[in-house]
Formats: sequence, C-alpha cells, structure tokens
Amino acid sequence: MKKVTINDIARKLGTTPSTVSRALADNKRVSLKTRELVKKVAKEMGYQPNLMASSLRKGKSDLVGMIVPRINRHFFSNVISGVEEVLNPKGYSLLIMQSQENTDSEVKAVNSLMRNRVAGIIASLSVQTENLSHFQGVLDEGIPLVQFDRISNDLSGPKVVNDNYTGTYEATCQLLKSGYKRIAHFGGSELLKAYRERKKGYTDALLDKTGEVDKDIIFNDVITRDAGREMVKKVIDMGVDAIVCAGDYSAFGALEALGVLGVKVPEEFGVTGFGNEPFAEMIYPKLSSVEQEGREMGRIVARQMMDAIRGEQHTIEIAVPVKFIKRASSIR
Amino acid sequence: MKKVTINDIARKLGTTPSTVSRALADNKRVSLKTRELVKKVAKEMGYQPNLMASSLRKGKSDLVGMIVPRINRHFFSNVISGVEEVLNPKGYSLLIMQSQENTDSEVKAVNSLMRNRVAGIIASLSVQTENLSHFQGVLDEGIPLVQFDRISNDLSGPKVVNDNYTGTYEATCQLLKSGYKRIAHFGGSELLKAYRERKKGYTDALLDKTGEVDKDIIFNDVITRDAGREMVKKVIDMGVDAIVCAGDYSAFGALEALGVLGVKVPEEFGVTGFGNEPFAEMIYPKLSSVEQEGREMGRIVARQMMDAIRGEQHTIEIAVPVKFIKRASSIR
DNA sequence: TTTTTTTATACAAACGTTTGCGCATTATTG
DNA sequence: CAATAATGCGCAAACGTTTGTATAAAAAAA
Repeated sequence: MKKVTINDIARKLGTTPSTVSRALADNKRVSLKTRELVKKVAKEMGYQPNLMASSLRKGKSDLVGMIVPRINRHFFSNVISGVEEVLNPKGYSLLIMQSQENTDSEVKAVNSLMRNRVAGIIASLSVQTENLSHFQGVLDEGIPLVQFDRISNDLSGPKVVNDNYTGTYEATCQLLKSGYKRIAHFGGSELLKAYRERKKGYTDALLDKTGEVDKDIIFNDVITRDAGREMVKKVIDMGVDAIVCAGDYSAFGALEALGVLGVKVPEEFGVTGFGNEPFAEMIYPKLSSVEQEGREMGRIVARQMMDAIRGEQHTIEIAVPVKFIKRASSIR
Repeated sequence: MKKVTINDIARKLGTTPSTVSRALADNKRVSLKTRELVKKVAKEMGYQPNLMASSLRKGKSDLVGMIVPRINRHFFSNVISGVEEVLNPKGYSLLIMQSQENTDSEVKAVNSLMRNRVAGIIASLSVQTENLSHFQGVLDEGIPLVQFDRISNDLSGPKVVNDNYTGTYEATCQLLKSGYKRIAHFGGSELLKAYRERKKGYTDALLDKTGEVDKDIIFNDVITRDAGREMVKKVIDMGVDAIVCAGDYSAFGALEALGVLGVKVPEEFGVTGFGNEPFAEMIYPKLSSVEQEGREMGRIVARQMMDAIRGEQHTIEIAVPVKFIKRASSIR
C-alpha cells in the first residue's frame, strides 16, 4: 500500500538516493553496471517516480493547463484531442478546465492552474471576456501562454487560429459562382476576432467579385439554430437568395425554416455554414461548410507550447488552413 | 518573476512559515488577528499556494485522473464536462488522457496518472482491453477507481452505467406498439457489457410481448454508419420491417440505405437508435433514440469519486436512467 | 613508487509545504 | 498567591526528489 521511493531502492541496494536518482536518469556519472542494476531493481519493486516531488525540486512541472469555453463542443474536444496526442508522448499531461463562456470561471481556472504550477497554459477565450488581467498575470509570471481560436492580440505569445477569412471568402465565391444574386451574412459576435474575420472574408469576396456589399443584409449574433430559423424569414422578404453563415447551427436553422416555407434549396436559395459539424453531411440537403481541422489545430497548438516551454516564446499568429466543402446546399 | 512563498510572507511579518501556513488554513491555533493579517498580506503579495509542495507533504493530491477512449466523442466529452462541473468547485482538477480504444495507451495513461499521484482515477475502458492488471494495480495501491459506461465487474469499486437494458427494452416495445412485426437488432461488441445489456433489453422485450425471438436477425458489431448501411440491405431480404440499433450511427446508416432503396420510414420500416446524438433530430426522418445523459452521468461519477476519496469505497453499480425519445423514425 | 587524473559514489541541502511538539505568556482556578 | 489550564506562536522534521560538492577508490601519468 505504501509507495516505493528511491530511498527504498537505495536501501535495498546499499547505496544512496542520489545514485539511484542519477541511475534512473541515465546519468553517465554512475557506472553502466549500477545504472542497469538500479533500473532492474526499480522495475522489480514497481517503482513509479513521484512527479510532484520531482517537479517541486526541479521547479518545473509536467502539467500543461488548458482552458476552453466548453469541453463538449465538437471543435474544442477535437482540439483537446490533438493537443493530447502531441503532449502525452513528450511526458506532459493535460489539466483541463472549462470557462463555460464565463469570465469568473475563467479567472478561477487560471488561478487553479497557477496553483498547480503548470508549465504553460493553452487557452481559448470565453466570449464574455474583456478584461484580460488574469491572463496578463500568467505572462507576467513567465508562464508560456498559447492562445487558439478565440484569441486576443492584447496578449503576447503564440496564437493559433483558423483561416476564418479565407473560409468565408471561398464560401461566398462559390455562391456567386452558382449564380446567387443577393447574398446575406449571418455572423457571430462582433467581440470575437474569429467572427470579424469571417465577416470580412464575406464582404471582401463580394467587393472583389461584384464591387458592392449591402450592409443591410449583414447580421451579427445570428449563430444559434433558433436565430438562423427566425432571421432567414426576414431576409427572404428582403430579396435575399443565399446566406453565408458564420456557423453550422444558424445555417441549419435557416435550412429548416426554408424547408417549412417550401423554398427549394439549392434551386431557389443557397446556404453555406462554418465549422463542418458532423451533422453537416447528414442533413437534407447536405450543408456546404468550412471545415476547421480541430485535431490538427490542437497538434499545432501543442507544438507551439513545447517551443514556448523550451524558452522560444515567439509572438506569432499562425493561421491553420481551412477547407470549404461543397455540398448540395450551395450548388446549382 | 519569482513566486512568493509562505516563507516570504513570514519574513515580511516577522513570523514563521508554520504560523503563516496555519493562518491561511484558518487554524484556531493562531489568533484571529494574525490570521486576518496574514491573509491580507498574502493577498497583497499575490501569494498562490504551491499545490505540489502541499500535496507532497500531505501525501494527498488534488488531481483526479480520467481516462476515456476518445475525448472528442459527444458522449464522453459530455461526461467529462459533468465531472469537471462537480470536481472543480471542490478544489480538484482533472487530468485527462485518452486511450484511443487501445490497451497500450490505456496502460501508459494509467502509469502516467499514477506517477502524478492522482487522488483517484475515473475510467471508461477501451474496447480492446481484456487484461485488467493495470487497473487492478491502481486498486492495489489503494487509489480509488470509479468506472463508467464501459465497465468491468472484475474490478471492485463504484461503477456508473446507463440503464442500457431499459433503453432498448422501451425502444423495442415502442416498435411493437407501432405494429412492426419482424424486428432485428444491430448490436455492438459482445465484449462490452453495455452492448450485451442493450441486446438483452431487446430480446427480453420481444419475449415478454411476443413470446419469441429470432436469433437470425440479431447482429453484433454493427455500430458504424457503414455497417448499418450494408446490413440493412441484408435484413430487408429476411423480411425484417424494423431494427433496434445499439447506436445512432448504424441507425443513420440504415436510414440512408433505406432512403436510397426507396423504402419508406416509418411507413414501411421502423428504426430506433441509441445515444441520441445531436444529429438524431436533425436528420430526415428524425431518429427515435435513447438519450444518455452524459453530463448527468459525469456528475454522478464525480460524486462517487468524492465519496471514494473520503474513504467510502462501496462496490456498487449505479444505473443512470435513460429516456427513450420517440421521433418520426419509429412512429406510425 | 608517488603524484595526478579520472571515475564512481556518498553527503547534504534544497524545493514549499504541513504538523507534532515544546515553550512562553496570559488567563483561570483553588 | 501558587498551581493549573489555555492560548499563541516558533522549532524542526518530514514528504520524495535533484544536484553541487566532497570523498574514496581506481586508473593513468610521472
């Protein structure tokens, strides 16, 4: 029941903890023979190093903290998965907390991670968050901070985002190519850069291809299914015949309402989403959407964290390529 | 850049670390006056306790390990979310690892968690896992183990599962009530109790209501969308007019194939799923399914863990109620 | 052989807490 | 007023590692 320590091993071998410690670390200062002997005995005794003691002494921990708005979101859980995939083989473990899109919880999460002396923090900001002092505190302590997806440029350090701009740019072009004339945008919160970029991709595409953009058919905060369902009814009356949505849920809501209204998609109306949620290709009609490679993003984030822990703290912004996936909802 | 410790606080106050430690812990052995003073100064200095040092000394950590097959699965990420919700307010943090449905990774995860001296481990077994010695080792060390969903009765300790049996029992009854005559079952792996229970719910319902069950139309390992799509073609030739699926993906595959074949659902054919994935009510026709309350399950799991950490290690199996949700795919 | 260098190991301090014990000082009791 | 009890605090050891320095033994050089 009692855990075996290096002292136990040392005692059994008539040597000292220091030698055992070095032997296990493959330090050349201890002879090959003893190194092997120690390792053998350690294994026999079922020795498991106490990482807390080790970290305490070394002043460096093997824990990496991660804060996401919600764990149970397709995109975020994929990112987590990718991060874990890279971090674990390197001997790091992931301490995960969710902010529930709420600044208070986010602050608590940061504090909790700091108390646990994590080697670094990976974070995607809650929508609510405006005051960033808790994260600034992390940086001030010299703890690496890697941001992803929901980032703030007011914080230094690596940032990894999707190429939101290109995603909606391509989606818009595709709708134009299909001959839709009056294309609206269902955007997200103005507060988040990700959504601002998506909107910009849409407007720039329109400007580039048609030379004009009508601000009256651009809507913020239409990201939920309900919002999409309601808003699409309004835009139909405005002569709109296609929408570029900043999310798949609002796009699905729109498709639902269109179905009820008897508006044919894609014949009379085009729709594109963003995120390529699993349901996108399961619904009818299949929804064109911008695929965000959450898993891959996670891997990139993790690599940035590894670099930062090693002391290479570059303040860069990496855009992970996205892929616009054409499906029935936007092709005619 | 240097972290402030209780020694720094003690020095500033002209007292000792022991007093500071006790003051922060609200120990009555130090006067109310000093307690308040210490806390005030601690806050001023931005003191954050070093949980590693604390845990090392106390021999108890605030970390709880969690192993799931895959983080990015709707059900699992929901459970994680629920666990986190309960554990965090109690001062525990979650160390999460994924086994990727692979025993090797599972073993590594267990070892990693043990090295981190977690207070307990929450686990859902990988399909592959047959040899349970890594988990037995956890129990032998006296570390609480709480299993959920994918459990093994060969390991002691609390287990939390869905009421799989009732879920498919009700689904089957509903299909019978709708007048379907020959009802097949698309099951999962025989190795997992969850799937065995689901199968039993189906067979028992048939026995109770019709007195007979045809083993020829019960299939194992039909859980993927592809498998469902293929298998449904076969069962149609066997005169089957409904299926109870042990998962939503195979059910969806079946619906797809039926659509292609021109078989009308629910008029000519009934389908039920299991899991109530988000897409279940977004597809056409909407899929009847058994809802598993992942979040709630997580909360229950977390509470069991709290009890176990407190030393109340009861070996019980808790069945979380499920809810059969009737939708178009099974009603006529 | 003696001296120097190398090699292998041991000693002890440190990381930041917690906690049993002891010692003053003050309050309570007979 | 002496004896006892209670209060508040300090001392020091301990948790399990790591690591700089010292020391002994062995190998190399003189």
